[in-house]
Amino acid sequence: MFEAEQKQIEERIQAYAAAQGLELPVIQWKWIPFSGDWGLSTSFFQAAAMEARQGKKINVQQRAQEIAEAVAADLEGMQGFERIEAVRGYLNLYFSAPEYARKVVDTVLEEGDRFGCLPRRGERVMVEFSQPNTHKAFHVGHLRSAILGDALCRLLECAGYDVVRANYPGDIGLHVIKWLWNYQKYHAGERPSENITRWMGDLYAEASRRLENNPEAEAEVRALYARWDQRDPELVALWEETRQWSLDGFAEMYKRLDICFDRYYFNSMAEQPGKAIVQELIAKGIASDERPDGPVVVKLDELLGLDEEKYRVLVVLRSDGTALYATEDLALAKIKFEDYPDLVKAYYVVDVRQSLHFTQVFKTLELAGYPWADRLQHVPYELVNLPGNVVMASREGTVVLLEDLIREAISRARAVVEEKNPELDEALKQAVAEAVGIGAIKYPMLARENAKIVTFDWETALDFNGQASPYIQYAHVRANSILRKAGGELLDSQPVTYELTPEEKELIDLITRLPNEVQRAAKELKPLYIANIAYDLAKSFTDFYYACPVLQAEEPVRNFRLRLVMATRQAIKNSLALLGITAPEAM
RNA sequence: GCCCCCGUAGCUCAAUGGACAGAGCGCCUGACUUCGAAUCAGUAGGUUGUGGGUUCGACCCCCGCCGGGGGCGCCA
Repeated sequence: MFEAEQKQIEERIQAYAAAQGLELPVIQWKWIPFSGDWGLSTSFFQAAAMEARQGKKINVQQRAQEIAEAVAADLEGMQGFERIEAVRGYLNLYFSAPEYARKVVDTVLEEGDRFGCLPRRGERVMVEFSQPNTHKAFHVGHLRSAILGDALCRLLECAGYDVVRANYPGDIGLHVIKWLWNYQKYHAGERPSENITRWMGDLYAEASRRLENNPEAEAEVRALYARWDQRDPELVALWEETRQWSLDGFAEMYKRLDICFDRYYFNSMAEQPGKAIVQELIAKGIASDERPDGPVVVKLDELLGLDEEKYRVLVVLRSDGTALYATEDLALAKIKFEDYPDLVKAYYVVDVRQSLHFTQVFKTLELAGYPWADRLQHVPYELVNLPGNVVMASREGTVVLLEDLIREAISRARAVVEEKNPELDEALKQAVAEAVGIGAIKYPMLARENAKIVTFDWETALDFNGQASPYIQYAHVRANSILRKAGGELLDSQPVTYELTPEEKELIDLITRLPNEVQRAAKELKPLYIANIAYDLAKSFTDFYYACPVLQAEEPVRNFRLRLVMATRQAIKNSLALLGITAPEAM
């Protein structure tokens, strides 16, 4: 947020160093720890180490401190800083707080909902996420891709990209055929009740059970698969109708979760184009056709002339000529770039177990000469497991259904609202319960390294205390509450003419960090950074809240604090929005 | 056999190669006539799995080892 100031100081320091015959590396700015004050910091260890490497007999620590002291002396009296010090090799510049504090608050209030975001870059990216299987249950294990992918979309959008949100439902495959078999035979004519997804999932589980108990029924399923391959019109019609039921069920859940998509790619769409690409690969000599004794494979290590196994072998078509996931993924990438030739990146938010698969698919496309192959990127994340490291699997019955979790979270949040704020009107209570319940589900999935396993248990998932979304939302509500009592109108910006408290400085410091965190998080594809700053902002505001009276304060303190509260409310709201969490007005 | 990820307080997790490794939960004690107690204050808790290396400086980078998880020719 202070790039211009930083640059100015950098030039000044470099000019001083040049005059002294000192060689300095690029100056890197950090924040000052422990001080309770607010400013910029850099160190001279690298400069000192460079001298040492050139053969000078010096103690790096001492020399760094010498340089810091000399630079501090040169910078003495610099405009905009109330104090400059050299400590243990570090140069600390403390902002002239009144001046910068006003600037920060003004900037936030001016930028509003866009505060923290960067200008449009004119570059388009696609994020594919949430690939649910139709004709199956949607459980908590499927939630992470949806929540993570959605947060990444929001983050990338804020970082200036045009984002295409793509879903890729698994709408065909053996699981679908099994479902259709069971439906035709035992449930013909039935229609789903209000809990569509649960009903679809139950029928799938039933199909699996029946097939386990009657192995001879497998022949019927195989026959049905053959009819599908022939595109039997009656079967296709049934497939289309039942698939829509699943999609309707998913749409309800996405709506509840406030997750949307611009584009749906279906597994089934990629089946035929995938087979065409395989033909092309065979023609180009990239794929080896081992049929009928084996499948069609791409021997990546061999093609690349590698001695050690790295990419291994990718199977791109079954020996019976039917498509695999890899077949479809080859085609899907091509379709994406036909639809959006200008994509600078196509992200795949898919769990980490498929890392090798994507490495292979992307490498194969590269070998096939597709120029956009290097723009494909897998964004891996770890699974959501149950306690005891139990994987959620529909077949094992070890699942927590998403709709159960959503219902329970909202109903618990609702109970707390009833208790804490009974006078709210009905519609508002429900809105608050949804914001809090959904936030409580999303936050723990985002406030964690993508590469770390999330263990789901009901107690933690529904715990509204501590470092959790409701705490952050509550800070927003209290800020809002002060502003409501003050009348709600935007006060004029005035010079800050009083000594700011440590709590005010800390809060302002955190607000200024948000734009940086957005940039880092977007670059590294880690919403975790936003989850952290959102919590830090809430915590810091709470400290401020208890230490600094606002409404009862005398002018001019009252004016600035009201504007600071307004800026904080905005910063918290924006950081939650990046996570896909709503900041309620009351709760 | 080859490859990837994880290991930090009792538990769940943070921490741009930088100054003193921080939160939450749980335990105990205290605070509502207060801008809202979904809150706050206080106490306790660490050889960052382990052995080396690189660096002025390592939880972070490199190598080995231990422990846990995952992936590796016709599942998705």
